[in-house]
Amino acid sequence: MTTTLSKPTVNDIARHAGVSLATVDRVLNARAGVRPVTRERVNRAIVELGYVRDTAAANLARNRVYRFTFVFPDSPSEFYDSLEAQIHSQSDALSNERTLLNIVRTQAYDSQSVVEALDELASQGVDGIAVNAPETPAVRDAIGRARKAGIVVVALISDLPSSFRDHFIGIDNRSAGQTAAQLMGRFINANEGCILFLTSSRLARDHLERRHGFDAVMSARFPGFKVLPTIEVRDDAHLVESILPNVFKTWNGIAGVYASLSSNHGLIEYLRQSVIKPIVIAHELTPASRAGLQQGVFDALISQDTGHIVRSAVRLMRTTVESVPHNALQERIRIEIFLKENLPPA
Amino acid sequence: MTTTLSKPTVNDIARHAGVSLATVDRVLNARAGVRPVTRERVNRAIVELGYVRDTAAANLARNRVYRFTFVFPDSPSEFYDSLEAQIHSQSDALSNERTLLNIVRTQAYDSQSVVEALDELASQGVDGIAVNAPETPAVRDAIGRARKAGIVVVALISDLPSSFRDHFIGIDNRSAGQTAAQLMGRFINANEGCILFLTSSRLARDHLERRHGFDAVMSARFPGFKVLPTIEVRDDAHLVESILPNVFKTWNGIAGVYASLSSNHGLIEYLRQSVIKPIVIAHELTPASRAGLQQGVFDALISQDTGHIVRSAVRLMRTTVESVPHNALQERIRIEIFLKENLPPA
DNA sequence: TTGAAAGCGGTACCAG
DNA sequence: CTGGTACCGCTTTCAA
Repeated sequence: MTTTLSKPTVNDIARHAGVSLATVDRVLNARAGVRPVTRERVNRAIVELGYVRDTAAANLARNRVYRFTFVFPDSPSEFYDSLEAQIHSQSDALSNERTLLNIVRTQAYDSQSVVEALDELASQGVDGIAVNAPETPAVRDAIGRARKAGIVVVALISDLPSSFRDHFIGIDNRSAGQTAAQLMGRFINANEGCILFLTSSRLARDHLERRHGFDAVMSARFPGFKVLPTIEVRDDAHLVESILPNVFKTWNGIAGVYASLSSNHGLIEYLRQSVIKPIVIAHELTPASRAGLQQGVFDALISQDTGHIVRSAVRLMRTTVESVPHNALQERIRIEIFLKENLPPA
Repeated sequence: MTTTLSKPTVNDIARHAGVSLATVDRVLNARAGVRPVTRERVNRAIVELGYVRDTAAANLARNRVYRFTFVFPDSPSEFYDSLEAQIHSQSDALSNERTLLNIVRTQAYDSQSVVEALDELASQGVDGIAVNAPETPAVRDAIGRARKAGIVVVALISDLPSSFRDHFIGIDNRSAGQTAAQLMGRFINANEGCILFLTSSRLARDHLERRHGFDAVMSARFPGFKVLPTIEVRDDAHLVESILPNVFKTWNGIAGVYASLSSNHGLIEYLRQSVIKPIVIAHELTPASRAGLQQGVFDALISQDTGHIVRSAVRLMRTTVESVPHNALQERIRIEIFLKENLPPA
């Protein structure tokens, strides 16, 4: 077990290499103006003593402030609201660690609005951007410009092709869809029926991936069921409530509903007064969905922890800016399953 | 959104209050030797300027090293092994943050061994102990002695009455049992049958709580099932394998198995060759249980993230020692549910 | 190309 | 009781 006490410091390196503090610092930070020989001597000392920099002291001396901005849609969604709440609540503690958080909410379903936000941030010169946006060419180009300007860009919740971002922070949505299907198939007490698939946006990659995963498991493991074509409802509660009656009328025998939405209000309202009680699996733990689960309108929730997402995004932007390694396991966002029984206290 | 740049420092306080740095430090750290009037003046300055101490700088100046020790049983358990692995893997990064981790594995099911470990640590003078132990009077007294010696003690995985420890890091085991029951009842395609309940130790509080939660939900929601008396197997793979054949012979119609074990090897071995294929819900994600889930021997896993547990324990011991607040939400260990589909990549 | 020295935000010793 | 000051580990002018 670890037991060493005093780690070597820059002073030790300097002494060991027979140079000054300033020179050690130069090679440590890869600054120019050091003869190759000297550099070599210092590097040898670093290795021999097993030096590892004290980042806390470094940041203190540097008096550096990190500015990170979260960019995500302004749609009326409890999930995004929870994300925003988390950012707010964490920004206090982080401001004491030289890290400033900001939020930009973009026009929902409008990639031009994302582009403007990114370009604006690039010109302001933030250090990192965590963005949730559709995968359009315009967005991709704006991200490219930001990255060219030296800004770290991480994808939030919905992935972006890896060549366009430094990290992805979110769940594996295909697995999430598969998980929902497995629960659905097991929870329904029948071997056949129709399953309704609702989504906020047919464009967003995360929703698409869920559908693929869901279909794969349903057809392989529960072939008696028919998953109906995706219905897009754009997080509009009224839209949901007006569409659903017709849907349930058109397809009789709806045994299950898989709701890949970021706002569940409309669905809950409809189900509360519906006489048909299908098995319902929804996404994201929010006050509304929690109530839905507790009241038995929902049977299970697939979720991702917004607090964890925000912490991971910040850590990842930080380590990327500082170009130090990160702990991949800690940053992996879990696909959480909630039943009424394992709901965390509110 | 947050946007302020420069926080007030001790220098600002000193100037504002018209005293020296040393005096500010005295009141900040509640050291003696300051006239009430002066103290009052400094406190007012602190409030007025909204000062909040930079702990990184403080630790640097103090050159303080935190010594924390994890104490848990030495039983042949994949779960405890995973805990140990996490401690090892995190101790590297932490040693760069002035935090040293140690491990003491006690004789399994022997509270005297725990007592000796605690007393030894108290005499060595560590800063914090994270302990997993049965709730016996001797253990309770040893914890009391350690705390009296100024050591922060947190309970790990299995709770200890709140008056005996500073924090509990682990899941709500009653809820975990309820969750298992809900899944069990839903997954079994029948309305009646026997359910087997296996446990490592009938003494440990966590296992007891699971049983209570499990029974509550089974009898309320799935009354057709009979949950058999608890069978204690002490994490002994051979014991499990030798007992189970008889159990399955004695009780015909075993529809489900709830395994509250910290080592699943024996159970998996038995089930692999068994002709009866009950629904099986087990605890903890380990290489063995992962394989069990993937091969269909297990239907679901209830788990707690050992990485998270270690990080939380360290943060909690640290904040308690420093007497600064912690983020309760971040420290809440989740009751995770794993199906084959949402298993994280190995 | 190199080094001396000041300073980041705090802490702690010593003198008065 | 209070203040002066060196120092924690590292960075960053400014001169040499």
